[in-house]
Amino acid sequence: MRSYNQYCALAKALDVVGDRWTLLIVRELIIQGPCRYTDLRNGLPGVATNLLADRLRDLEEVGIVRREEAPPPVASTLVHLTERGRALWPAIRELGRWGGPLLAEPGAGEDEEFRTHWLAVPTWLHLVDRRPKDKPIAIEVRSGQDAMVIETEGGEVRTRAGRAEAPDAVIISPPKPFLGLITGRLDLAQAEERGLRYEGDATALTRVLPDRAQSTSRRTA
Amino acid sequence: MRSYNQYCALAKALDVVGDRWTLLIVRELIIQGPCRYTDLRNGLPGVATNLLADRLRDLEEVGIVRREEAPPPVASTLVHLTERGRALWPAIRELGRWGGPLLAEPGAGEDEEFRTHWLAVPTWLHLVDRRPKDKPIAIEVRSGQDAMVIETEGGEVRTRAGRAEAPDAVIISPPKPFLGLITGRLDLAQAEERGLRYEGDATALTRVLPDRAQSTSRRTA
DNA sequence: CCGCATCCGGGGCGATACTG
DNA sequence: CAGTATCGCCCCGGATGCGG
Repeated sequence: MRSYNQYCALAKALDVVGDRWTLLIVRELIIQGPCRYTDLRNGLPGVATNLLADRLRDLEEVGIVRREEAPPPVASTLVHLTERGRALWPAIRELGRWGGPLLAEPGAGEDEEFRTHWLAVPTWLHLVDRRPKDKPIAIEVRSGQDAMVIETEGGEVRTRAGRAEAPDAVIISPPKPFLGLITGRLDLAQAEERGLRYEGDATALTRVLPDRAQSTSRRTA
Repeated sequence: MRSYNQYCALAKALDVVGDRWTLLIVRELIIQGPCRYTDLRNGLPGVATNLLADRLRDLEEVGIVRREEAPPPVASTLVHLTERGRALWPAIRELGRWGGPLLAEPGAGEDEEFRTHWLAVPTWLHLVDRRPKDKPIAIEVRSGQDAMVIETEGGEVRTRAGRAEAPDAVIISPPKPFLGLITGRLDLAQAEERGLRYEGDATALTRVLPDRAQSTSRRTA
């Protein structure tokens, strides 16, 4: 991106990460961890391959990512975030928080690309461990073709891309009712009416859901 | 901006505020408050006039700003942030925090545009009121052609564009030593060696400076 | 002077094809 | 798998014009 040529912290930040696709690339690396080029392409539907290559070069130059050759069994170059790159997390988190309500708007999600692991940030924002002393749990979420895991660890809730080894529950749902549930706009019964399904331990779900999602929704029955 | 067409909170946010100049316009409205078109132009050196007009239209459409005719003494249309627009503050704050270190890099600030009120965010990030029970103070800062005010109020430090009525101190300084002082990289004596000057009550300054800026710098004397 | 609209040149971006 | 090459479009930047 052309520089704004302003001696201002925000303008300088946007000089570096204001280019199209740049913050979305960082999003992928934050959620997925170290990625191959192809992993990034899969997580960034719509990006032109030359643009992705250009951006990775730029991001490496400014010290946000680093490329490393993975050892023999993998034999592939992996893109890592540097410490400076991970420092973008608060900015991405707050931009995502601001954008969250747009996902609930009518028409949002129609004819749009989707990956389950994109739910990791909003999920992390809204869930809490209501029984931090109980033994840790893991919940697998399948909303698109890929999967995401919600884990409790030391009273904190963590989310990440991928599958769980032995999940206490598995949620299979279109993105909207799942988001309605975790943001508290819907309770579990209402989310199920809208297409959310789960298998396994229901108490694992209620353990991490916010207050407003706890009701059994007799009012709508 | 063209939509990313992704059902993802970050992508949706960038669909709305990812266009060039958009977040800088919001920056101006956050720091300066309601602005005339010309105020925005002054605070956004380098912007093309048509782009500014386009962006204001876009921002109005998505509900981030609102235009209002000011009553007769002013007789001008003022651009306000809506509640949804003010909600961008955390994202702008964190992007600015991330970009802050770039202002200290060698060469930064040379041949770049500058406005004193751009220091409002970094100043707010770093200063604290170390004597919240004492009576409130105001410090005026003049670094470019315009001015900025640091005020204590109820134990909080506030910053805003403009001049103070009866400041307890006035700082006149190039931006870099001022930033060095408030971030704690320089103490007062070191900042003065690099061009910072002040008039008025020195204790007003030390009241709001962070720990590391408190030393009298005998080590460099 | 304020608040734009219009015009034009350049380059960032998007889509696809191709390669080691 | 990990990119490069090419091409067309449209966003953006800069200048100018213009009504209130």
